[in-house]
Amino acid sequence: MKNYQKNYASYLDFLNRACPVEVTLSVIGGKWKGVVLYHLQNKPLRFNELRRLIPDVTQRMLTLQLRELEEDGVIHREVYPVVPPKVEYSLTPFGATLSPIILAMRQWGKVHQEDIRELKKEQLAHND
Amino acid sequence: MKNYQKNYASYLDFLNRACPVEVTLSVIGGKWKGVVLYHLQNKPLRFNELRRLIPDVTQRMLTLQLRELEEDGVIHREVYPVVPPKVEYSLTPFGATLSPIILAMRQWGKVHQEDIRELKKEQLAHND
DNA sequence: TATCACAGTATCTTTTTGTATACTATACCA
DNA sequence: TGGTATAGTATACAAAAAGATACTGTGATA
Repeated sequence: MKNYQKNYASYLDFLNRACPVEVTLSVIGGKWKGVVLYHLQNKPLRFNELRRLIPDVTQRMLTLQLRELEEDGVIHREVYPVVPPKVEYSLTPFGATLSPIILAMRQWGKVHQEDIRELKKEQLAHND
Repeated sequence: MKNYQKNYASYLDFLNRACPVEVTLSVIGGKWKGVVLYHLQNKPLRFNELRRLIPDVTQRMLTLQLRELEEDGVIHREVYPVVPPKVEYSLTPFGATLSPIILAMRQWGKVHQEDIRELKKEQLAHND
């Protein structure tokens, strides 16, 4: 999805013509948003806890994705004024309504991870 | 997700360390894949039918996304040797297993489309 | 005294995505 | 004869997203 974060007017335009699936993807469609929300299902997490859970994400991208999720009202950012800094991210009640989607994605991934591995192994062998 | 379409070896690496949600996103995480799969839920569609249903996608991007979905075994591409050309895209049985996710996304979008519109209207007003 | 953890910024480069345009072959329609 | 529809491919280019790396301040730890 286009980044409408700083262009609310055109995002409103988009919302008017988009189909329901596109609306949902405009909220959770970011590259790392699904995984972030998955890890926040059970409990709040600190910034570096999320980083360790998602080793492939860079610090910058994690920051950006968290900011967008916050702006969309999906997560809450709580800053504790201590040293060293402590910032906790948690699902809002609104964000919790996304859980059925996230859990469906986890379920599908669990069930089909092996199938995909086999398919890709075949395709790898076939390409030599 | 990274484009692993032409690099099966590193995709296999990825599959080994990824969490289930990441696995799922590696299949449906493309920018237009969710919407494409949504429209294919009920019946097969021709290339230009999909284009008309998703006005914002360009011919090139639609082609690319369909090719990736096909390579992942999610959709089937049936070419009819007629003039003018006719090509039909349909869900494979494997692709149909993604339906719970797609339908959960549609459901959420339907229910919350208005909430999001209101939120963005507020944010728009606040930014003037 | 030097290093670590935390939660980020700032800057730059690369990759991916998107746009625009032209082009293909063939049959049908006016 | 010229235009339309189909399902693309090819090419060049622009814009957006992602990635890599360096840097910040503070207090506790070694």
